[in-house]
Amino acid sequence: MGFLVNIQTLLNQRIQAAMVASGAADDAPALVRQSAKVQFGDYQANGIMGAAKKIGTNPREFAAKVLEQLDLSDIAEKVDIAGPGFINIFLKNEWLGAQLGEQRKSERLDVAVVADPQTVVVDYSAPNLAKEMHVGHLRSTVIGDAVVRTLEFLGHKVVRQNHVGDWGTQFGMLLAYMERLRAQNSKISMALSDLETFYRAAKTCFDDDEAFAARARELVVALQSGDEECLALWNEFIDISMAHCEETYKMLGVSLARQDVMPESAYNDDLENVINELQTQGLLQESDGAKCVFMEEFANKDGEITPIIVQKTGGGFLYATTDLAAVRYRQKVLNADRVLYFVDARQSLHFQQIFTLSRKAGFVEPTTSLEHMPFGTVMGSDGKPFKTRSGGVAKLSALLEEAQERAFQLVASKNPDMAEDEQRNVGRVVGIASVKYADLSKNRTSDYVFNWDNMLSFEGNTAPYLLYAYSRVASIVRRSEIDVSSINAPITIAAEQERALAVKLFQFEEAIQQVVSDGMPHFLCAYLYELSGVFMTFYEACPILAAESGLKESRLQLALNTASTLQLGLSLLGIETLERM
RNA sequence: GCGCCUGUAGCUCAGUCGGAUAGAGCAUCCGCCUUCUAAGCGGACGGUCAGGGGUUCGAAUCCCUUCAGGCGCGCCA
Repeated sequence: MGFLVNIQTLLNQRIQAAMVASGAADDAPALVRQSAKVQFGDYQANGIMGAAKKIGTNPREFAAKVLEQLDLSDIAEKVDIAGPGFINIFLKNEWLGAQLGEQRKSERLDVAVVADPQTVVVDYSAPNLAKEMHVGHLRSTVIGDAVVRTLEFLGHKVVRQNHVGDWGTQFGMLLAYMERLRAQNSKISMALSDLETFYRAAKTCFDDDEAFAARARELVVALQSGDEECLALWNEFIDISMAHCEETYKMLGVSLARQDVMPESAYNDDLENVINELQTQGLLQESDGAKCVFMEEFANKDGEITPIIVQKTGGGFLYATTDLAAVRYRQKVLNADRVLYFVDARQSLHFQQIFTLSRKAGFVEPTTSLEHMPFGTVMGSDGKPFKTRSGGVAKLSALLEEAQERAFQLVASKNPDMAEDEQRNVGRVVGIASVKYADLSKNRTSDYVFNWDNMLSFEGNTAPYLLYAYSRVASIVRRSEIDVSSINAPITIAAEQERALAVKLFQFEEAIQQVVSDGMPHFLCAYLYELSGVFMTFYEACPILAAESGLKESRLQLALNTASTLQLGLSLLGIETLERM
């Protein structure tokens, strides 16, 4: 039998029970955390002081009473009271070794599947199909995908929703330009092979040519009223643009597929219903000809309310309307328990409004959780939003090409003896991993600086460092010439470097729990970086292949568990590993 | 004007939701390759956690306030 729960949860449960038995309130938390310093053991319980205060006793005396009720002799070597009333827990080496053996037999490294799986709808990536994907789409796409993979791994039912922008006034301009090209007998598919150029050309016509602009506006109306020719043209455009996105997803290693696309236009027929529903409920108010909802939650001190406009003067709908329809769909059709929106932080007011209104209007069950997972902007080294050298918006595909090329140059210089096709492949994996990891490893909510040298460095919390750590283990396994699946020797923990590695290996589950609860993959990145560091230290201090029989098998298993954990962890982040680099 | 976010070492970033002496990497300096990949490891240096109040056994973390920066705020998405 493996872990039922991770160590932290296990200790929490046991210590809390002991606290209650010693007279603490039923809900007094044990607050077990990884210890801040080695002298404080492996885990520390911080809840004693607070609980003692509540029942009016001396914290250290209370801690002593708790210890009398607490039996951790099966897993802990030593349990101490320290400082004002901390409990320090030192895990037992024998127990660590035995548990590691169990972990190695499990394909999922003993990480439990959640007991109560949820249906989690995740809205991420959502590029605007009018243009090509650019660097601004990186964060939503990469972070969303990592969270999706982690949720699925833990056993939740995930429904990906790629809420692509395929509707709106700008499409009139694009369709008008397609019409013009067609009239000139130009190949439309050729022109659309570079969407960025196409968009700029259309925009130039729109700005400079009055007749063109008028035609563009006509086409918007025609499109929205379902004109067949117009729709055919639009479909052609969308198809090509979507194919561009899919190419980028493939290069990036993102799990989004065509079936995950639920575009804005899919809600068109439901927008009228949303308005009617709001009307029926008396939530709607007309203001300057537009239909709005005024909610007191969004009033300032003077009572002035920032409304949501759901229908323009003249009848047009807005993205708020679409988002409301999407909430309804996600609740009523997809049966979401939780909906996560990986969308730019600048839209946080918008989402607060949508969420508040959705609750008021009963579009979601009270128990359904709607969570905006905002993220900051990617900045250049000048501290301003990231641009190309020429000052334009960086196309994502071009950025990824550059990453692969830079990584290839690096590999070729460090490892000139490797065959070129392998260097290319290493360059591809390292390049893509570096871009993704640089993004994933930073706290989601803050802006971050895009810097080639930092992300491609082999030092520090970077993808190349992690991939290198993994390839070192792979190299040892190759050289050992042992059929690793047949190893059955016990794992013995003696050296401090072995011990540090063993403890760290158990904390994988704690890291991925944080990823799903907060939608923040950087917790997993930090964990994998620490694991790699602890492994490197172990690797330097503890010879594996040269060790005596028995010890060799024991250490080899520690290395194998490290490899499995790195590979699984990186795969949850959407990052490939390399056996050689 | 109102609201949201951010401010931690020279630089890039963490800080497990109120816990013990605030941590990494880069840069700088000093060590370690006849032994499993030195793309590595060990060590040193470096801090008024933007400033000021408050809450309490305890605050980078919570509250108030000032300053600096970013972003939003009725018919774009």
